[in-house]
Amino acid sequence: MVVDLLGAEWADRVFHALADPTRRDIVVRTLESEHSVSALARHYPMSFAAVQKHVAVLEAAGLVTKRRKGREQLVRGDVGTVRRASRLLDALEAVWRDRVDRMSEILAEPDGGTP
Amino acid sequence: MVVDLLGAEWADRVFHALADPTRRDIVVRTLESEHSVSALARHYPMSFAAVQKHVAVLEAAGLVTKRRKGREQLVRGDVGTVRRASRLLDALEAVWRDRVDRMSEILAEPDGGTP
DNA sequence: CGAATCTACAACTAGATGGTTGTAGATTTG
DNA sequence: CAAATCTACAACCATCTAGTTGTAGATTCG
Repeated sequence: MVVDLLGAEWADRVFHALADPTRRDIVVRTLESEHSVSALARHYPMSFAAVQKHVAVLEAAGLVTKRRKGREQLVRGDVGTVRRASRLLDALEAVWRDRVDRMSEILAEPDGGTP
Repeated sequence: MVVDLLGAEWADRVFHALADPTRRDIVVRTLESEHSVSALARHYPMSFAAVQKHVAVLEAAGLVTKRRKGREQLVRGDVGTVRRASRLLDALEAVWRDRVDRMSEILAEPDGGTP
């Protein structure tokens, strides 16, 4: 197969995590700088528990990590996972480009490879 | 704000569409070449109707398009949407890099901007 | 025409998702 | 120590999701 990343549960988790505007916003904020969960929660029109769940989804996808500092949990975005997701999409693009290349090959063949 | 793409419903639909292995596989196949819905359906251990729904999700996200040919509907992957999604992730990466740049700026300041 | 194929869509079910409230443990602060 | 803050987690509920089966409309083929 072309890329095994495509069948990976990892991709399921990452894309699902990114398919929500609140979670994307959390990723942006935490890529900029660390925030405690409750600091994040203040920005959204929902309960603390709801934001906590969003953070958990992002954490399970590897898009953020947490580290304890006193009584708060600091959330930080993980750019490596974002890059890996981006590369997966690049692989899709490559599939498309290969098709074109193969098309060109076929079209360039003298009198067809299928006698 | 950095990118309005982040709040867009479009991103919800695209990432949600990509968060399923069957749908990612359909994208790969249809980026390679056109396939009828029933031709696609033959590759997966589920009903025709289920695959049809997956195609509908991908179509709503703009990841594939359909064109009629006789009694069949040919599905083709749309690399433009894949690219747009990839760019959105690049924007996230840029947010992270900007933070670093800003950090460097701060660290590079002669004796700190905060007297 | 009649049979087969391809597609669309409705109705249904089990399970996941996104939100809520409430309770309890840890840690800081007065 | 006591109060306040931050987090974790359980239980609950409404809605969405991914699958199913079944029915019906187009289109091609014999």
